[in-house]
Amino acid sequence: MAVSSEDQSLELEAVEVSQTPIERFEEYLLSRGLRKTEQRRFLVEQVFSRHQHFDADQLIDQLPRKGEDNYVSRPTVYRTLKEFVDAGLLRRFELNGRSVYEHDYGYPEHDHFYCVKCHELSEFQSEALSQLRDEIARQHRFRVRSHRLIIHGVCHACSSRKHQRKRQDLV
Amino acid sequence: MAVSSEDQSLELEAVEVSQTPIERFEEYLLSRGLRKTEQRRFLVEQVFSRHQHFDADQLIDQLPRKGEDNYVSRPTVYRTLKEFVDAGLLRRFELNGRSVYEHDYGYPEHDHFYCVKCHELSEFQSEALSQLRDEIARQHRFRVRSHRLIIHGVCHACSSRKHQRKRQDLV
DNA sequence: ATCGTTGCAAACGTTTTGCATAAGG
DNA sequence: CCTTATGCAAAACGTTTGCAACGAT
Repeated sequence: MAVSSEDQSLELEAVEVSQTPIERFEEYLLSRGLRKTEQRRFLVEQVFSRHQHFDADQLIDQLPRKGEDNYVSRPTVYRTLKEFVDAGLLRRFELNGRSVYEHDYGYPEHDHFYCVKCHELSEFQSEALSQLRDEIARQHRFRVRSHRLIIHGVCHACSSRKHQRKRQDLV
Repeated sequence: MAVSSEDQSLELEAVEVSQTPIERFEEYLLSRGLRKTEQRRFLVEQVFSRHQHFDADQLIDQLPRKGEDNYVSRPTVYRTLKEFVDAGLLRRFELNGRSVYEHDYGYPEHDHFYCVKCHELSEFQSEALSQLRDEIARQHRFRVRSHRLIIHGVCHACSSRKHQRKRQDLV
């Protein structure tokens, strides 16, 4: 099952960054002696053309098909996604047995609601949460690198919708 | 990669429950018109014989092999794990691309540290965290069903160990 | 006798790999 | 020219399914 593709970028403020994702990726390639290829160039561009959560299949669906210009094979997509994560451009997490990616570079720390009705992921930010996490970690002498919090439940849209249907069901 | 099998039960207080997991599972079977089979009986017993996180492979490894008494096939293990989740005995989450299970029934709500060095999962409880979660959800009019928080980083044991090695490396 | 359950084998969906060819530096 | 990157095909991985035989009620 795929996660929703709806754009999520409107709610959160961008973090200040000195480079574009493309520039940062080029620097990463340079620092590792890797090559600037047409496929990598095209994929950064595609991945950062809109801000949304996506999995490998959703990305591939939005790319040119075999035979068309700029075709990138499935293995190369997977290999490149891994590089994006290494380069700090993307962050990966797992949902319903598949890897989901989201923008990391230039994007603030945030967490997610996952609606079990419409399977929509939405984002929220909480400074209090980051502080609490750090405090808990300190108590346990755990050195935090990152965290992943997903709150499962029913989003507002779906709970409204459900109430309507319930009223109708009574007729 | 498998998650660690070290016992995690010592830190958290058990929640009061009126039935054993076995009783609760039998009730679940009855309520759905499902049957009490030898395989199911044996698997509840195995799964609740020690408190730890485990994945399907780790469970299967601790079970009798084909040809031995009480052998349970791999598909049946998977089917039964799903029933345990349905019955509220286990909770499932995903880590490094595989499903990990933990005791749910009679066990308090908690969250996890995941050490990226030793790949050990450890548990912690925070009432403040639950409250904050509920408050955030209320603000977003999101109806919480559950949540999953994993804090990634380096556990105390590993950061001590790492320092030692670093000192030696300087020699 | 009925109908849920099991084990087997095979399929599944996602991701990874080996390898020959292509192409960046 | 050297080495990394790519595409293809196939494998690998964890998990699920169809089905015939089995067994609980």
